[in-house]
Amino acid sequence: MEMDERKITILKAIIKNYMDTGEPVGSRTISKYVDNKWSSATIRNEMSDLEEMGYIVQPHTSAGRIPSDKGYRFYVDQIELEKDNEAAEVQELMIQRIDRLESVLKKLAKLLAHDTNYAALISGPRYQENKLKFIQLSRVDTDKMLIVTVLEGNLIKNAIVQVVNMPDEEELLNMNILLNSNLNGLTIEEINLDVISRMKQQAGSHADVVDLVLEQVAEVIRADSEDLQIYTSGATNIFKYPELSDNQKASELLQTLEHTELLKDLVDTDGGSENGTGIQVYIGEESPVRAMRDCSVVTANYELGEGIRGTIGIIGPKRMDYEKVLKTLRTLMTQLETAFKKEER
Amino acid sequence: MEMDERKITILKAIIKNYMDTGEPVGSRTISKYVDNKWSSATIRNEMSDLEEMGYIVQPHTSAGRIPSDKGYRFYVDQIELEKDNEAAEVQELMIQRIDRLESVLKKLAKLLAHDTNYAALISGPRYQENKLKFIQLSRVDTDKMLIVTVLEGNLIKNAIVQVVNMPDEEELLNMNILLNSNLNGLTIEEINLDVISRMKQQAGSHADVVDLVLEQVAEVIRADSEDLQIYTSGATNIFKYPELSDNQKASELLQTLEHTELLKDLVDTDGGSENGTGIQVYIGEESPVRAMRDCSVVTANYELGEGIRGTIGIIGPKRMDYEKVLKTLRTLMTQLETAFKKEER
DNA sequence: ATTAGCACTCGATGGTGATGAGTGCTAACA
DNA sequence: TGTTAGCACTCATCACCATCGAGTGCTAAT
Repeated sequence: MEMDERKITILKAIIKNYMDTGEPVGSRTISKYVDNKWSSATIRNEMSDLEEMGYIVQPHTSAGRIPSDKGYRFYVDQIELEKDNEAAEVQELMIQRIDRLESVLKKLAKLLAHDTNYAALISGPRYQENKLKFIQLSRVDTDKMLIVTVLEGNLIKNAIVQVVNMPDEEELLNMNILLNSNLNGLTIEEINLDVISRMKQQAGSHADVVDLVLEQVAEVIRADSEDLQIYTSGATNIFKYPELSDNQKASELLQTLEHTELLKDLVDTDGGSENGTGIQVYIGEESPVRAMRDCSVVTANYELGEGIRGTIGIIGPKRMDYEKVLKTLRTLMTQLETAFKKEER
Repeated sequence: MEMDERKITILKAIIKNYMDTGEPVGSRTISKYVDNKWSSATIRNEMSDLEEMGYIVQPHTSAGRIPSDKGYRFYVDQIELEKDNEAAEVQELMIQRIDRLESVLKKLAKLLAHDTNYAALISGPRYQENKLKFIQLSRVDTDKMLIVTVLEGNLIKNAIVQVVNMPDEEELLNMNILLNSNLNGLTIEEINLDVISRMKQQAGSHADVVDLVLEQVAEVIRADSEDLQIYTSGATNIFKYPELSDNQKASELLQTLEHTELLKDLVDTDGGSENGTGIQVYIGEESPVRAMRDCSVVTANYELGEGIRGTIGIIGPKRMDYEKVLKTLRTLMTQLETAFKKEER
């Protein structure tokens, strides 16, 4: 048996109805939905076929049908084919200053969750090749030194450390020149013993400061690649969908969203340029995160040049409005990348 | 009627039992609890009295009793009187480097939530008098400048801004000296037109840079005093307590915990040195946050010198283990303040 | 190929009675 | 006078059952 035009229409009608109501949808509903073009009996026959083919299921005899994972998958693939002709009407973002990308991302997640009524997830950028761009030492107290480290991609980190033998202003200036001339443009792997010993030699009596700085640099780069930042927002939106909000499921899902380390699998997907846009749709069991087997997850990877990559995701019920979500994410990607490139230029 | 020794014992027994089970507790249970020192009938009479006095309530006839807000209040006040003789066994904290207070606070909240099985809340420090301590300009690109601002209390903020007319190295050095000599030690209120025009005059051809810096400084200080940082952790712990986890309540509570602006009232309590330690216990309706009328909230204010203040809080069911929570918070305060003072010294 | 009609299924709803934990009250007791 | 045994009473919970109706599958007519 194969999908003819009518089956597709009916399947779509079922999915659309189920999206709205969240209730199993019966043959008469569909019959009315298509303006009685076909009678409920005809629909019933078709639905029987569709069920046999695995696109829809019956929660129990004498209930209507709901889409199966396979059904959603079909639907989503259809949308992907049709793509968008009309421009999506996502509200203009207030991405003005990217200087604090982190805070922009947080706001973005909040906005996204609010707009869609689903939960949003956003991973801070992974700086793939952490090249040092700039290091600055400053004295901020008699015995305290501020180390500012700027990485390629304008990721800034600071630390205040204690120094026993504080260099004076001029020495500090020299140290800065020394550090920058030796380290700039290097990745952490390229900072080897050779470089280190050379610097220490040049630093003379302040070799200990070199140690402090290197320790700090290592810390910065490690911290950033190890604990991947993931922000979530609108987690409690799941209470808007009865099929997700029974205690068992809600609890599990919310816990997963709270312990962001469990979400790694969602944002780990490298590249993912499968279908050009880097957008992926996980339906039910397809999701790499166990707690989301009753949800659908849509993720999109953004790339802001310089190997700075992250992921934005939407988590909602399987009956989420895929069309809207896909559109929103697509335009968001564009806006984000444009805004950043503009800034970068 | 007044509280005699026996009534107190029974009230405590009721509360203790209810804490464990979360079920209404009956007279026989209590009778067994006190090794049949009194019969269930006697207990019943006393319970009847306690109910009349408002310390306990019956959810319905023929159910046991549960403590009322007033009952909990009595219990908590008792604990406060007894205080702790034994040292609390909170696990030693890994507060090593305070240079990134924010991340320490987040970890602390997580730890606290995990240890207590309640939800934890922690507000980032409010820097009361934002004095500028240090400003540093650096060139990081042909047309981009890094502005690092350090406030009293070692709060560090950075920004990268575009500059049309980039000063050369020497001019930059002069600008740094200029800015620091003019601005250091000033609060934002003290930066008036007089100071600004003087600086601009001294800056000569780079007066525009002064504007950029001032804008940035204003931004930094404003951002920090306006959007008070509040982190929560372990919000989903509330699912461990049946009386909080019916959908209605859980949803409301979790939403409140997610929208941290709603928690302002909990951390706003200035000073709060009422009982020496700055610890406050809100039971049920006492709470300033509406969504928490079925919970108890314990907050403690920390102060890390220099007017740097924040709040740590625990949110749990009314039947929370007040003794443990109070102890934990007390030792935590001590540890935090000690650790910070040590670092500061 | 489509549709009207009908018997059938089964979850949801609501009512009923049994169960038992727990109470209040009374009377007996120390 | 304070304590306790005993008993009638209350009421949430649970299992059981009948009813209802949305929705199906199947058959026969169009």
